[in-house]
Amino acid sequence: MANNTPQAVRGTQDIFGADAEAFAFVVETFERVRKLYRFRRAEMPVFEKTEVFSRPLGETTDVVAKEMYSFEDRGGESLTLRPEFTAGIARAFITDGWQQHAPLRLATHGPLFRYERPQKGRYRQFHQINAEILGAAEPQADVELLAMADQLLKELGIADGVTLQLNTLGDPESREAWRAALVHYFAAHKDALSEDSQDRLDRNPLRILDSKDRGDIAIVANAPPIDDFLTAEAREFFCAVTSGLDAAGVPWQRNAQLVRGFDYYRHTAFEFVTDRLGAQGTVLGGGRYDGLIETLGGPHTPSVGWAAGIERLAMLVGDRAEAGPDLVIVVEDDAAATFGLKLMAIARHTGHSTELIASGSPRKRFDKAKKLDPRTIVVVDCHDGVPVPSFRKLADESFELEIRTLFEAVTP
RNA sequence: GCGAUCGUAGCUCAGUUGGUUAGAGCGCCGGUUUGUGGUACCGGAGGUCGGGGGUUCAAGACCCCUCGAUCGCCCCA
Repeated sequence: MANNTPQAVRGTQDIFGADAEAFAFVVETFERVRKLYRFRRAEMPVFEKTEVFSRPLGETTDVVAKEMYSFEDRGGESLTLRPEFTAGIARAFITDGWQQHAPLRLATHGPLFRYERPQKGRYRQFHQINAEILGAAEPQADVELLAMADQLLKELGIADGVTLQLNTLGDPESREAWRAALVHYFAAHKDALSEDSQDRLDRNPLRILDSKDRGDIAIVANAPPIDDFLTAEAREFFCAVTSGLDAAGVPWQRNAQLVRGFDYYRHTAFEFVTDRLGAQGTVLGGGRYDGLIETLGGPHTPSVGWAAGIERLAMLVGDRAEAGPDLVIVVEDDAAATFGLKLMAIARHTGHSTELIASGSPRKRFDKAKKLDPRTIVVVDCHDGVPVPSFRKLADESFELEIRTLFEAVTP
């Protein structure tokens, strides 16, 4: 192996073959389903001014300090490779005057970048599909968005073993009261908490709720639930979401421990979770982010969205074989090579995927053709110096006949 | 940032308690057989054993460092 070849950057992937087919299947299915739900397609920049991502998060968080791919351009401006879609879309909503389209349903997909240690289903350049409804305060928006996610997973054939976990974080008033009660409760049990969770108590107390530490889990079980702190409006909103899901036939499971780390999240939070992907069990996640667009200097714009990692979905989808060609043309005599090319051009122009085999040992060309698993094979040989096509009987006789008819009029 | 496991041919892997010129299967290339065919056989190309240093008469194997991969922790917008 050449030892002076540059290596691929850590956490990047070269996706090929069956993996690439599974990836494409996920994207194609998403594109089909989003049209059913009337989501409009958007193409967004891969990088933005750093502020677009850092401002909603708060400047000091780990996420901003350590997890973003930020760099200065030649003008000295700090730019960042997008670590998520939502912030860029929110920026565009403001700067491009998309208020006029509200409520706006948007779908997009593409690469995202986070500076993290790679592990199963986690990469530094990874890919997501993404759906948002901007400027919609009604719980019906949450329901539709979730229904779309549910249908997507079904059409991908991976809904089995995946459950929708649902929670509410309430409105800001509910959320603050709950947060205060949690801090109070965890502070009283501080000595029993794991070291990590003692840290979280200062930094991000809600995160103690999804600690993986056994001791923490026991303490969390008795923590005050959000339900005790919901305002009447917040309770009503959540009820509307759950009854809407029931009406739409979307099964869900309450997970009162499910939280979001950032303050702009309100009301609905959800994750579709599987037990088949090790530590990275979330297959699709999202929530309502009524506060986000304001933090970027826009008008109050209640919105809700989700994103899903294409790699993780592709892993669940499993290997997908690349389809064989319609036709393989085998040139057994090199003198017939040009005629083979002519036939191939005609076949392709009439919409048949076609490969030509005209190199290597002539004896082994037919075997190569068989291995491609085509619908039919045409062998081109020379009789008295004249190229002659002959047709090989495979299972698909009607298709063979179609090709035979197509080639009959062709002369060398 | 931390931890565990692992790096031998294009791919999947063998390689005994350290012991001559490092192996297999698949794939690739060529030949023989078959001759309406996916078979079988023969041959060939391809490896400074991830890299560097050390121990030893002798290292793919043992020790240290380093790079990379995988899985997990932290984090998760």
